Amino acid sequence: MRADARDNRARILEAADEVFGTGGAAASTEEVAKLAGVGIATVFRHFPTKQDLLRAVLTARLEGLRDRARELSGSVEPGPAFLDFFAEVVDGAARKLTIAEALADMGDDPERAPVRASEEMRQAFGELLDRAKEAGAVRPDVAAPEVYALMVGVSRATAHVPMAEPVKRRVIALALDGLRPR
Amino acid sequence: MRADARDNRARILEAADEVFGTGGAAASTEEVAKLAGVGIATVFRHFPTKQDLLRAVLTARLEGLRDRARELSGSVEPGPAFLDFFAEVVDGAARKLTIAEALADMGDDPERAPVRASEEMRQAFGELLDRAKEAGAVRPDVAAPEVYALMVGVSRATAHVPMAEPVKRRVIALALDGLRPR
DNA sequence: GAACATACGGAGTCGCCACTTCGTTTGCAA
DNA sequence: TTGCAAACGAAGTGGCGACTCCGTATGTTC
Repeated sequence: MRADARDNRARILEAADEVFGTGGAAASTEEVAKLAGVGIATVFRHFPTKQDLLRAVLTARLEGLRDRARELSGSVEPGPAFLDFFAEVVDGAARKLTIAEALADMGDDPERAPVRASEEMRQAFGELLDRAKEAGAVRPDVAAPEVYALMVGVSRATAHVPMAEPVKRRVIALALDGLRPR
Repeated sequence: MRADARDNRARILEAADEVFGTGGAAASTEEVAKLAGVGIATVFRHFPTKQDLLRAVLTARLEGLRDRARELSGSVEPGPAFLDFFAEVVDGAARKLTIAEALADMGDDPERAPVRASEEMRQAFGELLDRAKEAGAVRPDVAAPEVYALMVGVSRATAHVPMAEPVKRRVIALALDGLRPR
């Protein structure tokens, strides 16, 4: 692979993240090309379809989250590690969700598309949760699916509804309160 | 206003709810016309813009929720009334959210569009919450905005992510647990 | 039941956007 | 430095979907 091609590919991915993360499915591929500083044909050469491009962006994001979860899983105390991860996901969710939804809007099963990254991310999340339960920071009778769903839900809520920062923090706190042992 | 015009208007609204609720922003106005059994021009005569149509549908839904909240507020015990409303909103959320998001995708401030209905709905929700707090069913230190956001969040989570019914119920229970007095 | 405004339907129009084509440029290997 | 495959950009192309035009039909009024 030629060096300029690799550079362009990276720049396109970055630009796509920005453009689709902000403008959602509505944004055009041409905008991505312009922001990346390449011709539109170059975008389509690297990602034959708009869907392919969206999938690539989403995959990159999921891999980032997966890595973060693994990192937290290995380093810190289980309780705070889990809570931090939850809060971080919610904080950075707006763009990722916009992209995931754009993908879903195109009739692309959002959980299906970047399968591997999504799977590994959930896996890492599950381990984080298990460790937090063992450490007594989270009640033992909850399972990963519903906790994951709650996290996604809070993410969606804070991402879409314009919301003052303090309110946002209280929503997160409220959700986490339901997870504490009682 | 002629009788057939009024009938058609109602049928169009109904069809639009169905079509947009299922297919999201992607769905075309022509589909709505077909389902309503009218020509496309008729749709545009009643709702000059696709946005107008979406707004009308969303307004109708919000008014329905507002009425339900008021009804519960007057009739049942405060605690169960609040919990029921929360669960009902989450259950019926998929379509409403799809529409609200479609509207947002068009650059239409979703909280701004059907202002009155949205405002009244929040109001009714706030009263429901206050009564539940007074009755001791909900912890007194939470405010309406974050609880509302939490409800929206859980709605979004269960609406978008395909989820088995028991998981869905556990998510709701989990969210409500954070609201109980401790 | 006639007259007319009101409302209707379907065949356009227009613009936008995903994707293609093709002549030109450029990195890289010998 | 030269040759050429690999890559590039800009100007298409095709289709779809929001919205319009206009000739026809129908509810309503007297």
